[in-house]
Amino acid sequence: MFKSLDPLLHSQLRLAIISLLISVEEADFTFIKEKTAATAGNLSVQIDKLEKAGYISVTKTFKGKRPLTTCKIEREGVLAFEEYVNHLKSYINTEKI
Amino acid sequence: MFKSLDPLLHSQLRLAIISLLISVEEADFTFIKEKTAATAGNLSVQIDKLEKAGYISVTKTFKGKRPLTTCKIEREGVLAFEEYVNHLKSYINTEKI
DNA sequence: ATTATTTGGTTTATAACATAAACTAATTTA
DNA sequence: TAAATTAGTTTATGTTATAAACCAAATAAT
Repeated sequence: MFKSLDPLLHSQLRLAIISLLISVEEADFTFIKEKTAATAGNLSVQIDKLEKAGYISVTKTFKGKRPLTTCKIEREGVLAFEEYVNHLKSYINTEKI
Repeated sequence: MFKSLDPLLHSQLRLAIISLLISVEEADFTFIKEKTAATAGNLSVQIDKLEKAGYISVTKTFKGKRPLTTCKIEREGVLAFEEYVNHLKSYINTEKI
């Protein structure tokens, strides 16, 4: 009847991060922070969780002399997102969305 | 960019309850418990929250000699659900759902 | 030059949440 | 009459989301 929703994606901020990364394929910390309007602390924590789950990959480099954290969605993340959206349909009358 | 998701509805069980009540208009505790596969304790707590928010109304009567808890969606609940689904679109490519 | 301030984050603390476990009370069945 | 079932509620616990506090380096202001 109601399909289970991946708790890792069923979070406003993490869903926003994944949604963003699916459309841009690569984004840095500041960009994601602006687009999601999240606080840095919250964003840092949620990026960590998505990385540990293998949904995204994170690379830390430098832009000039400042640190630069870049995120990229991984295949596992895309699949999880697709499944999440699919399971969501069991809660929502498809005609309504 | 990303619209906020009503935290009261952004919960797997509460979303399932509302989704169910929208389709049936009235349902008793046991029916909801079966359809959502929730534990009685969890269901009791979440029904309380939805009631306190005015999203549903709850009436307690008796079926024969056994207690009967009946839930019904309220206009506020329908509106909140509709907004939730609408806001969800900002996270999800509409073509995908 | 040295004192703010900003940038780009991480770590830690806290309050809210979801959930399960334990419990209550009455009823029905063995 | 003892055990099990029904129909829930209350309480306890672990998780989560989030904000607050913090850190280090760079840049701007005085």
